[in-house]
Amino acid sequence: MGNADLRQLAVIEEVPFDELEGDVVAVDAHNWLYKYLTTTVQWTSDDVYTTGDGIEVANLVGIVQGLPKFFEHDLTPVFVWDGGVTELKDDEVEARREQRERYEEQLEEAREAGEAIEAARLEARTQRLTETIHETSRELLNLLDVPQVEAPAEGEAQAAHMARVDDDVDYAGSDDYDCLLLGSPVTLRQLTSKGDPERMDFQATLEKHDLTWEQLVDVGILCGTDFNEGITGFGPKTALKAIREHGDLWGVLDAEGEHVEYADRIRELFLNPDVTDDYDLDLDSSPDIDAAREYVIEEWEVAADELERGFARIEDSVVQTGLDQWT
DNA sequence: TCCGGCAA
DNA sequence: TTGCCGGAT
Repeated sequence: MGNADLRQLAVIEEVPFDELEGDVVAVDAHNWLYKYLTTTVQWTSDDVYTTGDGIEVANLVGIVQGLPKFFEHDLTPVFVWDGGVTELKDDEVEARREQRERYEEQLEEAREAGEAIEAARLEARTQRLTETIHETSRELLNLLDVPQVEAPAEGEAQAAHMARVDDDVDYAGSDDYDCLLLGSPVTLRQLTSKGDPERMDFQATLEKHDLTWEQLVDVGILCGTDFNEGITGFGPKTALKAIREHGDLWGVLDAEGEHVEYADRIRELFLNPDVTDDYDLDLDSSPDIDAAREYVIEEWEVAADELERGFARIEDSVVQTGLDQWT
């Protein structure tokens, strides 16, 4: 049952970080942050990132430790946030309440429309990324002058869209194989791990298996996606063969006497997701590192020693790229 | 979440 | 080839 089945079909190769110099990647913020959240929580004592009020801001530690990787390789990140999560307004409480109500309405609407799958997924994502985490992350990224985009729905879909149509954006950044189904021309994976990233190539994948985008999505649905279980007995090989033979998902389902709940809706989630072109990117970054330090350490009482290395790396890389312009 | 081993 | 389980992370 799974998304990882796509890995066996996808054209993926390791790419040295150096080759990404000067490029721009639209990062699925939730996917990226979650990796750092789990490692921070796992390896760091919780008093480091918990304020006197008991608010946990491990995300700030994660960001400070994760961002240098981008800066050091002159790879510009654009953080793309999931929609359905609140923005900090003047009256915080009021804004939160309104947002929650709007979100409840969305859930209700989604359910009424028989789109329980989509609702469930938004719900799962929103639960993990709390409002505090979202707000404080945005603020810290603002201080560090990292461009950010608010997706109308899923950050992943928005990132893939930007990689597809925005000339300034070269890649989507996410570990999720869904990016392939979303048509991201090139997806960078493993931006959070030690070694070099992987690049996943959409066109090359289609050509390798002689598939259209729609057919690739259908193969994915047969194997199973985040929105459906997949058909028993169908892995990547069998699904590929079946789609070739019958042309599309409906052909296969008819031939097998199988049914996928909301199949047409799931297809649309990949082929025509809810995304926007209404955003501005200022890619000339001039981070205010002192302000960022102050924000994290003083405002959120995060222990300084845990962060100093990260800030130092950011500082060094900013100086470095500054010098590069003269060489 | 990812990977290897293993049964069917 | 698929699906499941255990172990490492």
